[in-house]
Amino acid sequence: MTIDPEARTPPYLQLAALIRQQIADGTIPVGRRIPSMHELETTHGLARNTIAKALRVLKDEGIIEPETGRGLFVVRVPDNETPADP
Amino acid sequence: MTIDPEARTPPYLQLAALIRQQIADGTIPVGRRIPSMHELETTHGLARNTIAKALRVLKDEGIIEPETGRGLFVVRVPDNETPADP
DNA sequence: CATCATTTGTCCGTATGTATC
DNA sequence: TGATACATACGGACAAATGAT
Repeated sequence: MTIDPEARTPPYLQLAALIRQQIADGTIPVGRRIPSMHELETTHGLARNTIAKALRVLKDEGIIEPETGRGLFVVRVPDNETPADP
Repeated sequence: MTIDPEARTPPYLQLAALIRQQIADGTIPVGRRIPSMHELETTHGLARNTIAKALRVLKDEGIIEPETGRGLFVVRVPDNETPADP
């Protein structure tokens, strides 16, 4: 899955959803580190602040926990990974 | 003092006047940092560009000076803090 | 102990697109 | 039409913590 800058949902929310689902389906297990902001920048072609904004969403959801100088770690599996469009 | 979106003077000028006076009355002394744009955003409920516009005014007046990656610093006390509506 | 690379977080400045008055 | 404001995004730079050397 890739980020589409033209989509209605902004890239930072697309990225948040993407990571959220990778955690939900076990691609990134609890306790492990997710890719660094720099890695996310280059692999998705987004600016630093955009990455930070996406991670802020996941952090506010209590899914990831940042540790300065170490990385971002998964602390919980999301409750509703895909709200499913009704 | 708060920003009133309904007032005749636009919010960006209200904010500029507010900060200008805080510097004038010593609330924010010369040499110190003023609240970051992000802080101003959240505390006043204004958008990024509106904050930037207000700070642009103060910068043009030579009251504040930006330092990249660090913040905005007070460099001078305004001459006429309250121009008094005629 | 010092130095450096890595990592997260934050900072300002600016640009684009949209909406309102 | 123009001024204003919002949401989003990008870019370059600074700061502090961490870990390896």
